[in-house]
Amino acid sequence: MAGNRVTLKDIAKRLGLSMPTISRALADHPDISSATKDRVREVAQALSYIPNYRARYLRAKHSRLIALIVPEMNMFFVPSMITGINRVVQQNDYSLIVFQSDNSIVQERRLVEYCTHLSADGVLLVLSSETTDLLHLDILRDCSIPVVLLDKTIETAKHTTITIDDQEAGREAATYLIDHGHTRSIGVFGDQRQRISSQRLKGFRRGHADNGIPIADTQILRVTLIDELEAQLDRAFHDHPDLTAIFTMTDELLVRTHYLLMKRGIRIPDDVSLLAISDGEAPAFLHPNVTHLRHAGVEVGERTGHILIGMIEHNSDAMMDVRIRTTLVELGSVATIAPRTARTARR
Amino acid sequence: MAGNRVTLKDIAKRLGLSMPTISRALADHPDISSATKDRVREVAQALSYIPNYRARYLRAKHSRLIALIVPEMNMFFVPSMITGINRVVQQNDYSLIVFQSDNSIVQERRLVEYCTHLSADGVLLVLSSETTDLLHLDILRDCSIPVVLLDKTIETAKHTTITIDDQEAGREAATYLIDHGHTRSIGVFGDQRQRISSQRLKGFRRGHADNGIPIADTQILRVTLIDELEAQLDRAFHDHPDLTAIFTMTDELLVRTHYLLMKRGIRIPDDVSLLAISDGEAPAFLHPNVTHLRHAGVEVGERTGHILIGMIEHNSDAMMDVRIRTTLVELGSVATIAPRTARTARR
DNA sequence: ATAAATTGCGCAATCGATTGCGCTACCTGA
DNA sequence: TCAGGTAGCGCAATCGATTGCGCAATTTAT
Repeated sequence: MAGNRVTLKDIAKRLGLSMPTISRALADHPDISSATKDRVREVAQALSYIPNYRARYLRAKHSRLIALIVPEMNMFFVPSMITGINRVVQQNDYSLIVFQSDNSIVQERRLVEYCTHLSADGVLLVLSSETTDLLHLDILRDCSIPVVLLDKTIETAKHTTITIDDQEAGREAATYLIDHGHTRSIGVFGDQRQRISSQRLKGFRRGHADNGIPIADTQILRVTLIDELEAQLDRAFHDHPDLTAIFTMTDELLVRTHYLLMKRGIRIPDDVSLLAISDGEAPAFLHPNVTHLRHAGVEVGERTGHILIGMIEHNSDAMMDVRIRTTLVELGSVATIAPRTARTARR
Repeated sequence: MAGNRVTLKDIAKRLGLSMPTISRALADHPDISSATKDRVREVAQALSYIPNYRARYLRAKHSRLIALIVPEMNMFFVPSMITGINRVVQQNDYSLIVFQSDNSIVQERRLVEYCTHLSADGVLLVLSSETTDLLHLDILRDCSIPVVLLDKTIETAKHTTITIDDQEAGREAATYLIDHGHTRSIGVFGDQRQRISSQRLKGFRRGHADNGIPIADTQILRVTLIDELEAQLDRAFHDHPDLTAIFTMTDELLVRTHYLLMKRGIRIPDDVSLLAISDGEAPAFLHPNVTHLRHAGVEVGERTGHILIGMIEHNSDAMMDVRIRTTLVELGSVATIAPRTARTARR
């Protein structure tokens, strides 16, 4: 129950002036004499006047508000992405509002609708894992609120999308391993209903194919729930006693995989090499460190921010599909082994 | 530039009715015949009418908006805390807006002010590391917007505060180590200007004192920048060759310390025992796992949410100081050693 | 000295939704 | 048949800030 705040009327009454005059004085309008402006400012200060943005923006068509909806505040990636977005948003005098959908499509719908209530000028959306279509975004179109999908998306031809180049990253990972002599690798992937997972897998497969290295389906782990990882990894080790390398497509999968390897006393990279796609935090504090394709959240955030603000300010609805490239960071977790001599690892 | 949206007037015109009638029809007011209600709803649906909350809440004194300001989207703790807050907030039909101050007092001030512009019904604030006084919160008082400080705060007599019982956690950590025979431990603490750090340190000291175990100042590491940790740890090992245990007061310090120990080939817990205060994620994926005093972000978030909403709805400004207790989670990183027989560790 | 220009400010409408009050039918009962 | 009741809806004010226009007082130009 916010108490009654000081309004323009209060200041006006106090000075024997009219509301419009107060408004213009505070806005430094040329029509108002500087003497009056000073008096108004003084009283406004004294009464600690706070403009009511609800009223102000009732007439304006914009709100300088940008909404970000994420499925969850993931430990990895999301925090740094938010930092990146925030930087750009603030530089451009917007404010960022962050909502969490808890990976629920119902919540996501609710929040998208709420963005229209807020009259957000733009929406950034990381899709929940339950989202399979984008009909709930039509409402944003109706309100001509631009929207940018990022990171986790589904295939779409109608919305601007910013992702890392998932397929390319998967391909690079495979190539990197193969170049280092690993012809029998395991790939650990997430839920295949997510584009991020299917694309990275596709690239991983293509990387093998391009290099003429066969890869069996048993070499691909599809981990929907993180708890399944241990059993699947066990099975992979059993099916492929000659495996020399493991690739994990995200940080979540990396830290668990790393843990399970250590727990089994498997040495990295002497026994098994490890490669990941990561935002770079975990690979640095896990021991041994992990070579990874770096996927900087801050950069994704900044580029996304710029693009959305561009769409807002130039009123453009041109559809874009931006793919951000990853950077290889070598931290020694991938051994170079002689081809055809698996299990004879050396540094 | 959000395009012109459908308003009540549009619906009214279409049906030859007045705005108030449309408003009441959509609000299911008894004055309106159900036949009319049906027609109105139909047209509203067809035109995909979206109420303008700015206008709606211009008269109402509330917004059902709760703002959370955090210094940064920390990997650990903050995400789970947000999840907890979000849960309670949504259950009570409020919406949560998250802002990030980037650990800047200037930003923090800006954001607090922005909360008044938004007419937030309540504010949750995790102080930035630069914040040394709370004068910038007066503006919230002026607007009678209740505020709750959590996690990172400074000493204050005027605001409701929710923290874990930092001092008690520090004391428990010390006692736990001592009970397991560790009489020469190192404590790794953060920036002493933060209450969270000074309190945990105070408790750690008290725990030693209560048990009659002396603790030298060289056994206390004060890590302001994470990069200083390695040098300080080196020095501690040099100064105390007989140390048997290390305690880290946060997850950030834990993962780095854990890494440095592993890098040096120090075995946990055979060579050195490790104990932390943590939200529980990192201790589970680090190998070996780490025994810790669990400090669940979700719980902190939920309690905080309930308290703030209570303050909003009962218009109460009673000052509270809630301390949440930690839970011991034993994961085997602390060995039991015979007192006076340091360096002869056994499990 | 008088017309013209400028300065400084107020009136009233506006944004979109809500609400107290009043008005017009139609309906009921005696 | 006519007073009184009720159902169903509209008028106008309101929330707080903004803005086009107009108007009076003062200054400038001729």
